Amino acid sequence: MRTEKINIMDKAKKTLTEKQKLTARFAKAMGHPVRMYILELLSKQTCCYSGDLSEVLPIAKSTLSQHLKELKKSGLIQGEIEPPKIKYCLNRENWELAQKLFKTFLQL
Amino acid sequence: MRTEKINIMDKAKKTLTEKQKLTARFAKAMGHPVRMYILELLSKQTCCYSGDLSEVLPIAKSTLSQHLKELKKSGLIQGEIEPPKIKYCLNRENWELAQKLFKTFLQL
DNA sequence: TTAATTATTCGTATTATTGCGAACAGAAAA
DNA sequence: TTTTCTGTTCGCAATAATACGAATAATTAA
Repeated sequence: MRTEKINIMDKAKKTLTEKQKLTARFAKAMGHPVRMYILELLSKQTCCYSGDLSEVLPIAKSTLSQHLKELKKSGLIQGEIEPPKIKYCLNRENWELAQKLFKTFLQL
Repeated sequence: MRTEKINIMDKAKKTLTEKQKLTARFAKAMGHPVRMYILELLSKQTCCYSGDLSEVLPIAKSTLSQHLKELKKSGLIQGEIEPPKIKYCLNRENWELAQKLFKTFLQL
């Protein structure tokens, strides 16, 4: 009875691996044009401010904040307070992890 | 007046490129553990059937169908009728496009 | 023809996402 | 202190995504 339950859990665990879940989490964060734009920018220029983005992106500031929040939640970017602004940059550690995961996934 | 409108459109077009939108579309399709599992499987074994997936994935068949539909909509996979089954495989053309886009995006 | 197999679509419910403007918070400048 | 600047959070609305079981369609087998 006890072993049976463990086996069921094992099966559920093994079917969808943590690696797949993490890759999907990163992919989901990348899955919007605005967030893709931000990530691409940050991968090329080390950092930026919300105001810079707000000037060029065709969305309200509050909406932009939400996207930045999503990206922070995913771990791909981080914000550093630099009054009165907030400096955003990639979270290098997680960015490299994402690179590794997608490289493997896409067989690059 | 006319040029003004055109400028606004140019700005909107240039800020979010078609390339970014397409990459985001692929990323969104990859952005769920179940779909990630399916894509990873198909990238390794040429094809599979819905029944094969249904046996190992901890979701209802109807839910699985929806995910397959999503993946088809994104262009990453395709289904071929092989009565009474449906054979799923990667859409190689779009898969290669996705590889190219992510390689550039992630600087791999 | 009838039953069995396979997988989709339908109907429904729940939750998540996306978006906006207004209100708010914190620091710096007047 | 009051104002200004930057950016977030709140409140709300609309749409999209996720999930299930039941019903359906299409083909094969009995």
